[in-house]
Amino acid sequence: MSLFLSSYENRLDTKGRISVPASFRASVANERFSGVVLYRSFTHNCIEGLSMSRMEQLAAATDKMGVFDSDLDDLSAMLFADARPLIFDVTGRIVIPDDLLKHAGITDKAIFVGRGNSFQIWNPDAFKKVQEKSLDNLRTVRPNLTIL
Amino acid sequence: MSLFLSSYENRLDTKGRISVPASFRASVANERFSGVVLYRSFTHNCIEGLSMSRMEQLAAATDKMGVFDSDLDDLSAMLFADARPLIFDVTGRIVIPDDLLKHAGITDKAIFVGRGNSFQIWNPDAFKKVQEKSLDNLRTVRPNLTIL
DNA sequence: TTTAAAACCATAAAATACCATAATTTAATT
DNA sequence: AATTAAATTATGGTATTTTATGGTTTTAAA
Repeated sequence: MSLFLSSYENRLDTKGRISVPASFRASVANERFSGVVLYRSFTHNCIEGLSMSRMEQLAAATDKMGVFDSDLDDLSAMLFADARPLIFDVTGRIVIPDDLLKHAGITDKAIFVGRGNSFQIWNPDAFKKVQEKSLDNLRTVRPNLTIL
Repeated sequence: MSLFLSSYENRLDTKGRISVPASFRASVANERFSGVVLYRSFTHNCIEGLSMSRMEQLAAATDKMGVFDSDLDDLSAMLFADARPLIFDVTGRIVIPDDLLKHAGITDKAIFVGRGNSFQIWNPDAFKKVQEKSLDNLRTVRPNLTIL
């Protein structure tokens, strides 16, 4: 699976359909499940997205840790209970469930944001705000942080 | 992946296409992804460039750190959200997205500047200025700094 | 039978592939 | 070292494909 990179703003139609960016679709091509898994972010007002293979990877990981870490157990339980598998239609669209849209404050437009091995879906305005904030933080609080 | 070295000034055509210097292309040859990843520099008015393998390396690293370093998390989030994977066409060109060009003040010409494991793309005039400035700085402020 | 969901069809705009040529670099030959 | 030939690289323009998005019809479910 290749990385989810860049950001793409798309429109929801009257039936709640929205195109998953072609580049994100390409990231999960060649996988058994032709679609993505969405769930409500625990920390932000946005939707989290994964490939199914990543979900399975996660299941395997929690399986190992398993009984020893109850917090992790809670987390993964949450995750699996909340997760929505959504298959692409022929043109690459999905219908995002209402409760997810509500959680992210999305109505007519949404921005798909790459996060490497996962992605997020935001209300475009809300995303712009948090993005500016974290850029600010990076520049002022940690001007010398470098990993490149 | 071999190093990005030297500087090359090339021209943009009307559609924003520009040849990636052959030597830079050679640096990422033999990689699965035949292209580069660009993003807006956090600190300068220029475009940063990486190979995809380096990007994947980064994803793996942040994956491990996970929740433990929130600043690093911010940084990688910024990076993945902003990163543009761009595939070479048959003649070795890419189309640099408008917002990147704008950020770097690039219109008709651009200079590719090697930085070892990464590279930068500048407006040629802007680069000349900062280059002179940093040479100046090296001479006066740190006359004895040496790694060679 | 009313509603919701899935499959199907159509199109404008944007992105990408394709073809042709000019310029430059490298190699070969004198 | 100079000259020519060959190969590579950079650049310009056009054609084709992909993508996002809208609408309609069919199927399934409540």
